[in-house]
Amino acid sequence: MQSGDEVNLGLSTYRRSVSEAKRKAILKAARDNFLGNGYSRAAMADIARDADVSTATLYKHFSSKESLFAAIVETTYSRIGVVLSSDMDDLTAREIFLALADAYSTQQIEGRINNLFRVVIAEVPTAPQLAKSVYEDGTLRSYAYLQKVADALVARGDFKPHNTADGVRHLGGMLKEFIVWPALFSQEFPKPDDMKKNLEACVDTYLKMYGTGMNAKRPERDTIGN
Amino acid sequence: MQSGDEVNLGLSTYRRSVSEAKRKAILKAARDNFLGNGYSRAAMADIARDADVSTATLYKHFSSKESLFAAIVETTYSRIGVVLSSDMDDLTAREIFLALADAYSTQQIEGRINNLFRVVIAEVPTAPQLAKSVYEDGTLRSYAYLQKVADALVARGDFKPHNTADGVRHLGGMLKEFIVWPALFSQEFPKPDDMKKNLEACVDTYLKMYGTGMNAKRPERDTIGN
Amino acid sequence: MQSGDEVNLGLSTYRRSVSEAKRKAILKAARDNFLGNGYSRAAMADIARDADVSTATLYKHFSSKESLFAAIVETTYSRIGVVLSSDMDDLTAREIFLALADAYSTQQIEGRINNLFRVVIAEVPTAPQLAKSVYEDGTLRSYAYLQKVADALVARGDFKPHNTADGVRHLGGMLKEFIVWPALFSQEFPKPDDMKKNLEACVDTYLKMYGTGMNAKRPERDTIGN
Amino acid sequence: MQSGDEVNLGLSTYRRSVSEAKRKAILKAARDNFLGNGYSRAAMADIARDADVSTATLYKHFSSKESLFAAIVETTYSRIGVVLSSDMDDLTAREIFLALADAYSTQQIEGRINNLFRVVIAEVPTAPQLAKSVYEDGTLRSYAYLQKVADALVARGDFKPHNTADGVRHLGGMLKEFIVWPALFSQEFPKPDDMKKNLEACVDTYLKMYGTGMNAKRPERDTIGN
DNA sequence: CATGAATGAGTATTCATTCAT
DNA sequence: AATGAATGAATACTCATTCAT
Repeated sequence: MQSGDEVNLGLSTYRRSVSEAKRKAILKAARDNFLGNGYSRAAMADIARDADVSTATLYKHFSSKESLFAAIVETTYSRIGVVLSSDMDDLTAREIFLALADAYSTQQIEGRINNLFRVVIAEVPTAPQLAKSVYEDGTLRSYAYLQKVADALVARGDFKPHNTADGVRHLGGMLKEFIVWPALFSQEFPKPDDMKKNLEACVDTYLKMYGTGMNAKRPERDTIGN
Repeated sequence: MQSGDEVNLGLSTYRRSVSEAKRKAILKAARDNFLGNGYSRAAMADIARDADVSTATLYKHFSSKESLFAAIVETTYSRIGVVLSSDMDDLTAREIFLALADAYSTQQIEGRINNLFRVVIAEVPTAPQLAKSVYEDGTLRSYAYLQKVADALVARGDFKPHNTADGVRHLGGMLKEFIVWPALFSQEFPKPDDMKKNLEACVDTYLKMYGTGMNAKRPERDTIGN
Repeated sequence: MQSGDEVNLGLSTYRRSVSEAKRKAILKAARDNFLGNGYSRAAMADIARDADVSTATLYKHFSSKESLFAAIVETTYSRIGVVLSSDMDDLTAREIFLALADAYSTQQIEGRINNLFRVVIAEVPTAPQLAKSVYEDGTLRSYAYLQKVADALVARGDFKPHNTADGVRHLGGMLKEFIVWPALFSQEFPKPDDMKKNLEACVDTYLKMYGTGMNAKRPERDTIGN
Repeated sequence: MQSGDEVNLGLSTYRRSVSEAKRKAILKAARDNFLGNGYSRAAMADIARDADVSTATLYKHFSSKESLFAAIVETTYSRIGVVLSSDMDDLTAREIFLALADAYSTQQIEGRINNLFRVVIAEVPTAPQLAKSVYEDGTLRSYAYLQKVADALVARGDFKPHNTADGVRHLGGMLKEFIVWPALFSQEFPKPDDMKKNLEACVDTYLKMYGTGMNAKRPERDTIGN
């Protein structure tokens, strides 16, 4: 009160940073609880305890359990984006899609997006809008990106002209079969040892369908072809 | 004595039929509640009310919420089996897989298996064994069946020899992309108008990859006739 | 209907005996359940099942759980009476009281009266009248009997004249200390090995107090005295 | 900062005192309910209402009905200890045991230990360990204390040498006969008018048995004065 | 007369959210 | 601004008792 602006500024900055730290702690604790126990069994009191704040503080930051969960989903998705390899000009189509598939599997499994999916799916009856936005911002946006890549490869001559929108969904479906689907039905799903082989098989199927052939696979690996 | 027996028989028959009717009413009400609200939010009292029985009667039939849900899952799955076309000898590979894809989509959407999946997935943290068995009895068994079909088509010459286990998973992944995936993220998912087209595209991709070509797509029925 | 009186008589006799048998089965099952689990946890359905009758039949015989329990208590007490040795003229005072103490301990422990006491005591808040009658018909009547015995022994010269009413309560109190008290606080209380010794000590204390000395203990055992 | 601490200190002190007050109110309400209705019929909701708190608050303080009851038992027993007269050197053996008997009767009746016994006994089938500990910590510990007193009196010459362990159990049995036994069988058992006389009779019987005679009953204080 | 299915009132316990300090 | 104690509504499950057949 009596102190000057600077002090107030410093104080308010300090307060904001403390508040920001608490917010992050809350989000982390909430994420762990939601992804670990599911929405219903994640208790606000537990989240507050894990975040080392009082329940009242928790509610200062997030006005309800639902909004807290929405924030978790949002921050997760903002972190994600569609993961792309930097400059695809130097890469073959196969390399590009293998890189994308690998990044996708890492994100889903190690980034615990599969777990997030599970919780979001579970809450469809109570938070349909949230699920819808996850589907649209997640699945559909990824496909939009993949489609751009496919279009570029068509332009580059690596792919035959085709309905790229459908094509990338086929690829996506095949990948999910190995990356997402089993993970939805089990609490823990570490990346299995044969994941790489399976992803390659998916990508190769995709390339076989739409690739122009010669450079769909790495030239130097020709001997493997057959 | 004899009349007593008859009366008792009549009584016991009557009772059994009443009881059976109530059991069915309970199962229906439970199915609606579970699939509509999810496991946690489905209240036993509501289920009893919807089935027009008391909670005690409900518990006479199913000793716990968990066992009631398990019964729902079981009856759903027992109704399923893997849907197969009766005699595949008269059909082309394309016709066979289109029929299977169509049956699958009907089952998942109209049989509300998609909704069931959602609830089972939601309960993975609390009932991991149930989810595991659904995945194994459902998904994996379906694939085993599909693989047999694919193997038969290889033998028939419609398919090139290939790793049929992987192949059917690719097909399954693509189909789920259109049939299951969007349904998991929304409460209601009626079969969309363009479903047929999408399923055809999936099957054609599959055939393009593994089919022998000439009769994979537009076969002359006569030539196949064993 | 058409049959003669004799047949009806036979039938009705038959029915009555069947009914009586069921009644006994119910009482036995009820006794086991009540003494084993306590009043609250003894379920009417379980009792019916154990007695091999329907719940409706159970209620035909006993209109409520409470009245069933009262019947248990009543039949138990009617069976009991105060157990006395046949002709006490040939016995010393010590022998008489040792016999009574022994019969009492057998009755309480093997006749499961201790368990019955526990349940009756537990139900004092809900069935105070029952507990009162158990106390009066049980404890007090026993004392009345003991007092008569003591009076006879006073008349016989084995006991000094004294307040026999108080005296027998002292004896009773001491005996309960070993026979009843520990049994109330534990589910199972088999007669311990040193019971006889303890009962003798109680009786001897009693005799020391009121006996005339010479024939209070067996003459031939004099050497033990002191 | 300092003012913050003070405020916090004040706040936490305030909270602790409020919480402590509620805890006491809960314990009192619980005690009344348990002792009045027995364990099964005492409802947590009623206890909460009587204590003027919500059921949730009740559960914050005591995590289950069982633990609440255990707390009642424990606080009751911690209050008890074995009530001893301060300095027994100035008292005759008779005075000592009369004082102990009187304290015991007051404790059992006015301290409602008799009621507690009833509830504990009722719960033997469901909480055998609790009953066991009550018996051991209560009854047996009391006897251990009494035995020490008796041993001291033997040493002082007021008592003949004897098996003091058995002796005090005889005394205890007689006292319970008048103090505890009738109370177990009735909801309310106020100390009867003739209690003093009865206790004296018990103690006198005990002294007659084990006392050295002359000063057991009517001592000359001077001679005893160590 | 016997049955056993059905009842509904009752109970312990949990949890998102609020409020006095 | 932060606390944590308090709330009250909700929920799975039980059991003495009744009733249609």
